[in-house]
Amino acid sequence: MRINIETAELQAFIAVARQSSFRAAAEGLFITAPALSRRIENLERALQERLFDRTTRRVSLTPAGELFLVHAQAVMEELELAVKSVEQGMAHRREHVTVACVPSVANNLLPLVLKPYARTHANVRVRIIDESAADVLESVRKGEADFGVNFIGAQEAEIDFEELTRERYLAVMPSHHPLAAQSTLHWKSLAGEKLVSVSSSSGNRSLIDNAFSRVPQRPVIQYETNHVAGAISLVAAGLGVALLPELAIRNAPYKGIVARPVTSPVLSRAMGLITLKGRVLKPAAATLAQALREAMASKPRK
DNA sequence: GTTATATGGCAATATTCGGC
DNA sequence: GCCGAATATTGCCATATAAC
Repeated sequence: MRINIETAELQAFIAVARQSSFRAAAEGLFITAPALSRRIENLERALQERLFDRTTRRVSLTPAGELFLVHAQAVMEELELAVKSVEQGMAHRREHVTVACVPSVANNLLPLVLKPYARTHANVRVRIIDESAADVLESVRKGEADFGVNFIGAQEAEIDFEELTRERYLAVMPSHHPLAAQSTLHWKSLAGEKLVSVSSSSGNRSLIDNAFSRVPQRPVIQYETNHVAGAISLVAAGLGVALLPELAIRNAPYKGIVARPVTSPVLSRAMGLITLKGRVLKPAAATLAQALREAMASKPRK
């Protein structure tokens, strides 16, 4: 037997059964009495049973109607529960955004961007992959991250690189260091200094080594760390001078150190948004990317 | 774009029942 | 028994939607 009963017909049936009146039930359902009458007629035709004994003065359930009312109410209650459960399920569903970025961005820029983002996107769970430039590139390439913020990737065929800002490298030293008296430094003035450097596997290190290759007298790399934070700690302890990207120390709460621009030549790196070529960002990720664009744009481009 | 079907509203009709 | 009010039902039409 094929069941062909509409929920509107069940609602009409339940309303008439409760009100014992077609007219009152029709008013409650915001339809006219003839429309309601036809719904009941359709239902009775589908069931091949008369559900109400009615005259123009009295409406009462038949035995078949009483039996059907129990099941009709149960069906409507179950349907309401199903709708509520889907609505609540959708409301609680969380979105995920994964952003890969170098530590200087993760430590100094992301917190500033995520604070307002969290207010408007409370339902979005943000995962941050803060790794070396090479690992950030790999995370985006493998699709592990929705997008990345990195200073390498512009040359990769399968990566879209959108430059957001260009940041200089600064010489970071204790505030009592003799070079701290100068407003800008030449690369050659660093000759003979004990250098605190990030490890040779770092993208920063490649750029710095390349800059020193043009200087006749190179400084000695005395200390090597894996992370910028470690390098800054060694500088603060008076163990040497570090060359670090501007963003890495811009908001760092270190006391007793100063940063001076290095010129001749000015060494800088392009920091950009990297995505897998052709990939369309989901809305939550696109909004976060836009917030990063605006945050980067608010800094003076050097 | 056309046709078929479903739905609902308006107006008219049929029916019931209380009051006289 | 007649009348009038109340209400369910029916006929017709307009509109929306689906199928082709």
